[in-house]
Amino acid sequence: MKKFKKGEIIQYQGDVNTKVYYVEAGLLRSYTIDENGKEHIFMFAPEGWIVADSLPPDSPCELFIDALEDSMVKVVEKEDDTIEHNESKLIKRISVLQKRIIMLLSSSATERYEYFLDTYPNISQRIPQKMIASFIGITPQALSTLRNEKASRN
Amino acid sequence: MKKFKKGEIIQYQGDVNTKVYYVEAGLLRSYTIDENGKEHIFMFAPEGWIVADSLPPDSPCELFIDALEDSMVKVVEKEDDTIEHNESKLIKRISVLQKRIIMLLSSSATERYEYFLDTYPNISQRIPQKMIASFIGITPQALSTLRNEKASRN
DNA sequence: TTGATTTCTTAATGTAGATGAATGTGCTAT
DNA sequence: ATAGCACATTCATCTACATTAAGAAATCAA
Repeated sequence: MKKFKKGEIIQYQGDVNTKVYYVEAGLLRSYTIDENGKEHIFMFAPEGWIVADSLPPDSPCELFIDALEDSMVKVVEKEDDTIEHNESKLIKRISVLQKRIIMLLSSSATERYEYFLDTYPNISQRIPQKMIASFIGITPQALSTLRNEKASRN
Repeated sequence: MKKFKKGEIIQYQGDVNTKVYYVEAGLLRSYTIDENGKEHIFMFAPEGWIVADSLPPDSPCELFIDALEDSMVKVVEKEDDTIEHNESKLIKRISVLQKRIIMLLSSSATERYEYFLDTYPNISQRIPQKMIASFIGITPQALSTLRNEKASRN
């Protein structure tokens, strides 16, 4: 069990032999940085979630992982990991990714925002909005106006 | 081993107890249809590829699967399947999906088109362009103009 | 072959969301 | 307290891509 301070980077893009991270308390996220320096958040991992860069062994990883809050994390070597490398877990993970791809292909920013709220019901208060924007693939400004419209529809 | 005629639908959205399909010859695809009746292609599966709607058992599936060419397919029950449900295969699949999500979040239509050509090097001649457009998440018209620009840059 | 469908292209117009800049609102740290 | 900084909001402008429409080309069916 390891402690990570808010802001600490746990894994860098390009690292090899990456681990599997079980979040016991706190909040992690995984993300990439594109050639323009822009961050794109791949997933959030609050308490009870698992993060890992799922990759064939020995390939350099694509994702950064950092702590958005002070966190308690169980760090497990992929080979030693019996849970993550468990078929039904992996299949569930695939089905989540499948759903996200279909969202990105077919849904508007507003729908993707709703989808975010569904997927992570209680973390929208814990992270800056710009990160929500990054997760759903729009700018913070666009998210801001979108939320206004949503609020004024009531 | 089963034969499917071009155009034949192999699996419907909402089906349960879906199978794993090993494509020996021909070409399959998986896709959804959204509430506006628009198709969104999730993946193509030429010879040597595998298609399946990866889902927790007993949940209704999200994807249609059909044959884009006359095809020879090995159809395997998920429980009986030792290859698809093999960790390293599943992890490789996850890494492909991960890459696709990052593409969709961060790349322009042109870049996504290049990515399609990379991922499926030899099938762009075998399918209508509107399907490529659907895979990369743009309209056929946009793809048409994008290809013009690309061609005239040489 | 021929017509009928489907697909592709081109062009005009519309729009969601990006970009950039200005302003406001916290925090955090001295 | 106040300076500094990250974050949020608003607004004006811009742009990538959607939409609509209409004609050309390719494919299919009889």
